[in-house]
Amino acid sequence: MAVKLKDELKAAGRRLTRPRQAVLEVLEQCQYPLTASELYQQLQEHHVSIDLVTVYRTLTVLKELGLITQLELHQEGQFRYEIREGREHHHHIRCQGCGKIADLLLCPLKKLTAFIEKETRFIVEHHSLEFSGWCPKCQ
Amino acid sequence: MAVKLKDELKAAGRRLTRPRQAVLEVLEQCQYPLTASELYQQLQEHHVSIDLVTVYRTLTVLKELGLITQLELHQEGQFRYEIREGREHHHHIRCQGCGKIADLLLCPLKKLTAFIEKETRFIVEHHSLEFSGWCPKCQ
DNA sequence: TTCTCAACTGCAAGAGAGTTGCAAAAAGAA
DNA sequence: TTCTTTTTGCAACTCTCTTGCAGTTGAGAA
Repeated sequence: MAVKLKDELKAAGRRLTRPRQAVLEVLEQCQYPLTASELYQQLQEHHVSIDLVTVYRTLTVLKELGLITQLELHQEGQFRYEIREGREHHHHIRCQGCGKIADLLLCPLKKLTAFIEKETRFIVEHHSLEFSGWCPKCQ
Repeated sequence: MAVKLKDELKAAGRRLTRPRQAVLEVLEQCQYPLTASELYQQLQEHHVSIDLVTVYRTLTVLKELGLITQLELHQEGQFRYEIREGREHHHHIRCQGCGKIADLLLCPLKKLTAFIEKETRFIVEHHSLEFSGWCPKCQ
């Protein structure tokens, strides 16, 4: 991934830096999408000293390069980020008790998107589909 | 609606006040979900003087009473509110150009919810499904 | 109608997520 | 190593939403 990161950055006239590598590494190793401040905490735990502002700016860059995806879970009121590499388009479910987030490796919206485009005459570019409820432990 | 509002408030040990009526009236007349500050602006345009803090508190109360629904549109980063009375469960599409929001009077998720519950062993309580794209004028 | 008191409101201040400006630091090409 | 340009850290700021508190008001009781 580090090589890919360097190439993508170079192609966009940008530089490979320690913060950018570190942010991408944390996201690569994490099994669920992180908020900016969770990411910042994890970096501190790994003794990587990066300002929170730099985390935000780095996330913006990685998003622009298409290496990560920005998403919002149901009623959380903040953004989360996850790595894109090697992952199919998918959705999430979040536990209202413990906050656990699980992937849903499905998307039933292809046909629906075509239908919506026909009905509304919008051109659909994105959709977000997130579930919330109670995980087995919190039920 | 005013009668219903009064009854609901009374049942919850709360009072019918001018701000609560005014907020509900604006939401009733609006064809799309409003943010707190849009609501505040519309109230000012109608020469109803209510503090923004009161708007937020009123929205919380109306939500608790089940008279309005709180929702988040794709990547907007703030909440919107819409009246619930007489409206089926539905979703939205928002134009990335002009911000226009249209209702989608459909929900394809009943079967999917059952499937997700079986697969993940979560109990699903809510879902959010929002689309964004380009409306006919902005294409 | 007036009284009474808990519920409500407005103001000021604060919390949390995310952004911007700027000077200092560092990447990387020459 | 030097030089130019990008990037970073710090401070300060914006925006959405919340909290504390003193003064106001709705509505049941007298």
